[in-house]
Amino acid sequence: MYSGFMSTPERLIESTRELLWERGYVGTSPKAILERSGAGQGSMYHHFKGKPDLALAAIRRTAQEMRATAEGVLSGPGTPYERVEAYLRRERDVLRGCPVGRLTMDPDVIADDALRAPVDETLDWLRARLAEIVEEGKERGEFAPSLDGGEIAAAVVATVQGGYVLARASGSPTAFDAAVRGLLALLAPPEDRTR
Amino acid sequence: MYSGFMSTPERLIESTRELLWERGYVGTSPKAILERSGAGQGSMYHHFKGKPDLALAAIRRTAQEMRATAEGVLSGPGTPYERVEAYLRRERDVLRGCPVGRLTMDPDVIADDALRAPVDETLDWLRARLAEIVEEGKERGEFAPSLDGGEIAAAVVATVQGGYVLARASGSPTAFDAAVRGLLALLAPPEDRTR
DNA sequence: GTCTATATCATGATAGAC
DNA sequence: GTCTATCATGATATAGAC
Repeated sequence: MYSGFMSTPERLIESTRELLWERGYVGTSPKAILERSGAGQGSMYHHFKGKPDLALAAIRRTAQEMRATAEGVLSGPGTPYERVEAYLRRERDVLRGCPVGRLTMDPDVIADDALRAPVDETLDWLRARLAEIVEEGKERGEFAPSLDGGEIAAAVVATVQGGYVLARASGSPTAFDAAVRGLLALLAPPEDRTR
Repeated sequence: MYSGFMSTPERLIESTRELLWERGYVGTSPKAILERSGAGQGSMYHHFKGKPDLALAAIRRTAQEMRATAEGVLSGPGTPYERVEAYLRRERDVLRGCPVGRLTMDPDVIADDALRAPVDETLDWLRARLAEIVEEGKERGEFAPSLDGGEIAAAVVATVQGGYVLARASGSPTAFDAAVRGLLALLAPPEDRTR
């Protein structure tokens, strides 16, 4: 429960963000949000129209945060390969899963265009950003010219999202790390390889 | 709702399988199962101890079915690369997601070892099976000797699982297909590549 | 802005008649 | 084996006092 250094709407949004990450939209009740935030029933319905409205605020903020984190790594120093590698190896709380990607398994999020939009836009932006970097790598001769930047970017994002699935299934980050190493081995510039 | 050619327990399990796929464990209520199966409250609690018990039967069957489908493709004809490709390109109802993988985003499944076990075992079996095939491909010179079969297998499974996430986020199978093509391009034997 | 009271329906299950 | 009743609790709000 958040102590008193945040405004009530702020505490409601942050509590909702945590619960959406832990339990998803379907698994998160207004009551749980109230308990975690320390706010009362009346406050919540004063500041937000209801569960979907509060969830939308929470999802937008989480999506924005994920984008900022990714951009921080992707616009960092290094060659294109190194930046993709930095993204893939970035420190993650693997067993918690992706706070954005997990929402795609939530039927009520997928059924509501307003809730799905921030999820879609964020993953789409990430793919486009990685695609640019791969194209840049092709120009530098770091990636084969035959590769399609958009396809490689999709494979990179999918490996991360799927890595979470494997890790959570087994209860250990090991499989996530294995998938990342496998993809990086396939992406490695020719001079780094035995082949 | 299932018509009368199945026994009541059978209809309960099949209805539960569908609902778990569509809405997950947290999002599936006994009431919804009863409505879809056409069974009454009493029947359900006669044949199963409760929701977790019924879900376990449903999950086990879904896991078994997924394994059989995958083995069908992976033990088929062709070189190792071709069999991995056949697995990746296999026809899928992409927007529905993976009936096994999606359960990893369900907090109540992950929290219950009995419910998680079939999920874990199935994905683990799949990885091990793919790893064998990659190792076989290395012996044949189809894959680089530097590659680790287990890591490539993890990347393959993760790409599929993550492909579902991308597809569901965007409401279109396009991104799933892109991720698969990207991974296949990286996996392609040297003689098929420009590099 | 926050609080308590109230309302309606769903959840997940038990009891006991048939 | 199946049915209907019943139950305690939770989900998701609205109303209105303060």
